[in-house]
This record gives sequence, C-alpha cells and structure tokens, in this order.
Amino acid sequence: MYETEIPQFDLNKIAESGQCFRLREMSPGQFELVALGRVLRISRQSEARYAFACGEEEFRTVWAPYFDLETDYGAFCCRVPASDGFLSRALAFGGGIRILRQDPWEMLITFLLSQRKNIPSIRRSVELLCERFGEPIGGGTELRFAFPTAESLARRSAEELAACSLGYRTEYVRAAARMVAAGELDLYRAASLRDCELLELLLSVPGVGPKVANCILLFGFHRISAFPRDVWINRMIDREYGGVFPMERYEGCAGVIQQYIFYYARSGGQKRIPET
DNA sequence: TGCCAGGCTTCAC
DNA sequence: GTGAAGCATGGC
Repeated sequence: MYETEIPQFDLNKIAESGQCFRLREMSPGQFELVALGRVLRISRQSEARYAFACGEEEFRTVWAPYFDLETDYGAFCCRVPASDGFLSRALAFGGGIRILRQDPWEMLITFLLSQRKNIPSIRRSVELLCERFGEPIGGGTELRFAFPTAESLARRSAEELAACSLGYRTEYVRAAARMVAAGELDLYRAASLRDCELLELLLSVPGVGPKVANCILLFGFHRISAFPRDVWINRMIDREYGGVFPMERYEGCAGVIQQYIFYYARSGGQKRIPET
C-alpha cells in the first residue's frame, strides 16, 4: 500500500470524464482500475489523499506516469483569460481531471466502438470484449480481464465480436485488429511520429475519422494538442463561441482544455446561461 | 414511439 | 468540396 497526497487530482472526475472506461468507483471512495494488464485498487482518504494498493516502486514507475502526475495542470489553467467566463467555470468545475497515458491499442479499439454510443454503452462493450477475449489477471477475490490483444480479437468471428454490442462497428474493430496483428499497423513504432503524421496514419484505419483519431492521439499517445470534436464539444463551441473556438490561444494544450469542456458540458454545465 | 449517444462511410451534386 | 442518408443498439 502506498499512500500519498496529490494536488490537482480527482479520481471521481477522471472516472466520469469519458477518457477511460475501466476505472470504476466500486463504493464511495473505493476505486478499481484495470489498465496496462494490471488491476489497481485505490482508496480515497481525503480530498487530495489517496492510498494505492501497490508498492512505492510500482507507483513511481507505473502509475504516476499513467496518471500524468508529473504535469502541472495549473499552468494550463493560467492560459484561460478571466474574460472567458464559460471556460473559467469549466476549469473550476473539472479541477482534478488529468489526461491519462493509456495504451494506444486499447484506445484505438475503444474509440472505434465509441461512435454513436453513450458512455455507459461504451463501458459495457469494452467490458464484454475483455471478459470474453482478454486474459484473466489476478489482484483480488474477483477475477478481472486484461484488454484483449490484437491477435485475440483478430481471430474472432464477426458474430462473436458483434455479440459485444458492437453493432455496425464490428467490421471496424475486426479490420483494425487484423491490421495490428499482421504488423501492418505498428502503434508502438508510430509513437515516434509527429502529430500530423500520426493523425494521418490513424485515419487510414477503416472507421477511424477525425474525431476518433484525435481521441486516440490525446488519450493513447498523450498528444495534448489533439482536440477531438464530438457532439458535446461542437454544441458548446456553437453556443459559447459562435462556432469558432480560439484554438490559437491554447496551442500545445488544446486537448486538455477540450477535456474540461466535455466534462462540464456532460455534467450539466451546458444548461447554465453564459454571463453577458 | 421517438430521440440521442465522445461518428464514419458512401453517394449525389 | 459539401451535404444528406444510412448504419446497430440500448437507455430514457
């Protein structure tokens, strides 16, 4: 068990922020994360204090990078002018959200199947894929499953995949798994590409369009310049900025800002009338 | 019953 | 290049 105080870190908000689907609050203040082929249980001790069910070494080398704890999120917030009341409120509301450094392959499949699904549905499909096609992993009394490998998904029939409520996305997932399993798409080598090159590579995968590709860039490769535009983001940009978001102001961190807008919009902030 | 969800592809024009 | 239709499924 490793206990520590972490500023600007809120697991409840991260779990609900729509960037990860295998971090769950099991009971008040008790979290379970399945990621990187491991299970991590976390207990919230107080507002900023957490106890991680792992040793200090594992926390320092695996989980601190995963949760992006070395990044100063306060610096991003300073970029927002006080005159932008909407964004100021969004940042205050979502304080503690960080952009996790998740696995590129898992993000590819997760966001491929995310299209035209709501977050509970995405969560359900991801969990079904893991239970049926992932390797069992230990760590507690209940059995958990790692995210399935490309090889595992590539050898499943369309019927088996579709049974995870993938709908018309079944063939997208199948094709992506086959590309990765065959070595045609090497996501780990792709990590050395520049943002625009990586975006282009991802767009070559069937079913990956601009929104999904930007989600993979942001959540799977931690390219925090990437700015995924989904229905929620577009709705907020239309309402608050007349359809044009001042991207140039947030060069280098637009993805972080986007995540606060998304969380605020989904959490009810979209109903608030902007100050005039 | 109809609408919506972290959209993309295809096909007219 | 732009815009509309079609796509599966589950929750509300």
